Amino acid sequence: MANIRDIAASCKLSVATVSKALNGYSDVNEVTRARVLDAAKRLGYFPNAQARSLKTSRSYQLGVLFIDENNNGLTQYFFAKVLNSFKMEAERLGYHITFITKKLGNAELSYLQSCRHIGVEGVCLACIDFDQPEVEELDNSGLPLVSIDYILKNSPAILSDNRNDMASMVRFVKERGHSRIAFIHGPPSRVTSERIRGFTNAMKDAGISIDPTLMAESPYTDSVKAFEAVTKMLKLENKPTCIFLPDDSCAFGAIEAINKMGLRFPEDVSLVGYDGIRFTQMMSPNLTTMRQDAEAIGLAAAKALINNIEAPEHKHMTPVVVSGQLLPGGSVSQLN
Amino acid sequence: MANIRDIAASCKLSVATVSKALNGYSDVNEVTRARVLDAAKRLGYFPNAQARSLKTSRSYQLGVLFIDENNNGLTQYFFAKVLNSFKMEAERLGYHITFITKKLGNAELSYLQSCRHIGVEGVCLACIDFDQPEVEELDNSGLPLVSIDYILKNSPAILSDNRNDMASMVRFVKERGHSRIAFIHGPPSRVTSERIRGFTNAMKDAGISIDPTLMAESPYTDSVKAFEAVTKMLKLENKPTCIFLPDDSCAFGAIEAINKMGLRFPEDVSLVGYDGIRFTQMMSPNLTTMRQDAEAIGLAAAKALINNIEAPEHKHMTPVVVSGQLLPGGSVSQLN
DNA sequence: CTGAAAGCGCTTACAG
DNA sequence: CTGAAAGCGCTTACAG
Repeated sequence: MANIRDIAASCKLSVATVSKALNGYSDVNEVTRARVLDAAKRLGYFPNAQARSLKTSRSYQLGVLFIDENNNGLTQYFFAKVLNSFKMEAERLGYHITFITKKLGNAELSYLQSCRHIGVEGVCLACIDFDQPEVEELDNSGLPLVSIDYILKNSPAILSDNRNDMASMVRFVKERGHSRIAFIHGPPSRVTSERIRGFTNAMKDAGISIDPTLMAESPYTDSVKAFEAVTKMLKLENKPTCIFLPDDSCAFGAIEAINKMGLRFPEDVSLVGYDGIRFTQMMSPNLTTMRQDAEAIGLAAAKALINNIEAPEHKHMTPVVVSGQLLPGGSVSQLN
Repeated sequence: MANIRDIAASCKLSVATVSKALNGYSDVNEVTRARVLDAAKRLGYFPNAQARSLKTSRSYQLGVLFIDENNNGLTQYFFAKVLNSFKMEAERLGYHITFITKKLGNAELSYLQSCRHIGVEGVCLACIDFDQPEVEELDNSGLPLVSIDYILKNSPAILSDNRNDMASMVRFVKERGHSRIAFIHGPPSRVTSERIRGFTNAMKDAGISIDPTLMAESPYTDSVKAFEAVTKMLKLENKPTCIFLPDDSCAFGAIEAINKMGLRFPEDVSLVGYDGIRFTQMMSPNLTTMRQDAEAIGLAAAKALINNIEAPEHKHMTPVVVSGQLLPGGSVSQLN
């Protein structure tokens, strides 16, 4: 591909002048600039990002960490949408997206090494195990970061409003006459504990005491495990009339469990999900759930990260809280 | 971060020797090499990829084009899995993954320009509009490519065995006693036409003549449109007993349509999907469908691409065809 | 076995 | 307004 020297030769100018013309410096004659721009176009010139980066220490690359231990970050609809929206906003602001990895060929490197190696200017952390020491190393490195649904010490976070969103779902269910409400929640994490807190607070506000037998844990997105957890719940002497699930994907297992038990859905057992994925909205009855605003989350993450790259003197640290949207569905029956 | 000069200073060696020690050249004293490696570790050294790339023209970066016009490539489970598997294999072989984009800040660039700018060594084209002239430009540029479910003139392709897979689904349905079989297929594309060919061939082999009123088009993954298409199909005088859908996602709309018409599923109308996404397998009855081997596709794509980068003299051009796996499901009823 | 030197494609103080 | 020169961090023929 043509480089800056080809343009210089073609225009009989120095590379310095060509560079300045290309980069819009004011101290270059407008006629000269036009000639340069014309030659650049004619020669199909596009700057070599690595050369520029080497000189300016600006790579305009952003790293993303979207893969959890099970390598399935991307295949979760929510994270796919967050990444999509993050990517679009980042590109609009002039940045490319690269995946950060810990294994490269035979080498094992830390997240930080990987970032320095590729030369990303910032990183978005989403679907990963935040408890790794390497995450702390990253957070202490000075490299701008943004995290999603987790709060790091030195970096801004974008958070779903899990606590309040959960509470409003409890109120919704309560208004439909339910009081034996079970909560099958996900494994320990910041998200889970926020949801549990929102649930218990709202139950208390509603004057319903929490029955520990109606609290259980089951992995996110695992429909088979949800089937088992719901089955167990429905074998209780005093069974719930409504079950909150870890997320929407779990609803498939839950419905199955209800059917297998010979109960009617939603007349005998109501269900509530979390996320707002497409599929459970197309079913009938559709699932009552909390639509997470993945677009807003990805967008906010890109904005916060790029702000902290470009204006470190105005480093933005306060978490951005993004509210979800309650999607009322036929999966919650009206009691008496 | 520490650079090669820091190591040189620390070891009182020249940068040349340090570089050679680091890169495993044989003409360096083993004691010296050990000292260098030790210092590198101590200083937290990791090579600057852009500097190396600038000098060697090897970036070890691969571009991916996974976003269609609607910006939803990643959110399709199939493509997310392909990308995931592509990424894992590429990283295992020492390559990073970067998204290629046409818009970067204010600049509009062609795919090729974007690739040259970032300096990727190859590109994987998946969920995009292959008819754009820019794709041809890419294919003619000499940059190594690999395409998924589409055949380019100068590059290897990884293909699902749409034709044969489709045919085996037709045979499956035929064996269950169906002969009024409708096919709601996706919009024109290579994938669609292969599936149509597989369908019509298998019908012919089964001795069933094709009724044009039972052929219709509806977009992939669009459950609402599928609802409409199925409804229309079920209003026919002589309606089908079994309907093939564009893909699994469409099944949600299809089931809805059957229910709304007051028909029973699957007793009155059977359904067949395509893809093998998790959700329709968890439902009951589960969907008869073709599980696409996304992992194998992503893996093969990475292997083919990297082979063509590293061994251009043995350029691999023959398409790799990946068979799917028929998942028999309760969504196809046994007729009499 | 080690090192001095050139150069990858760019940018940027500085001189003129 | 233009250009010569240095340098970003690395690699690699070449000399010794």
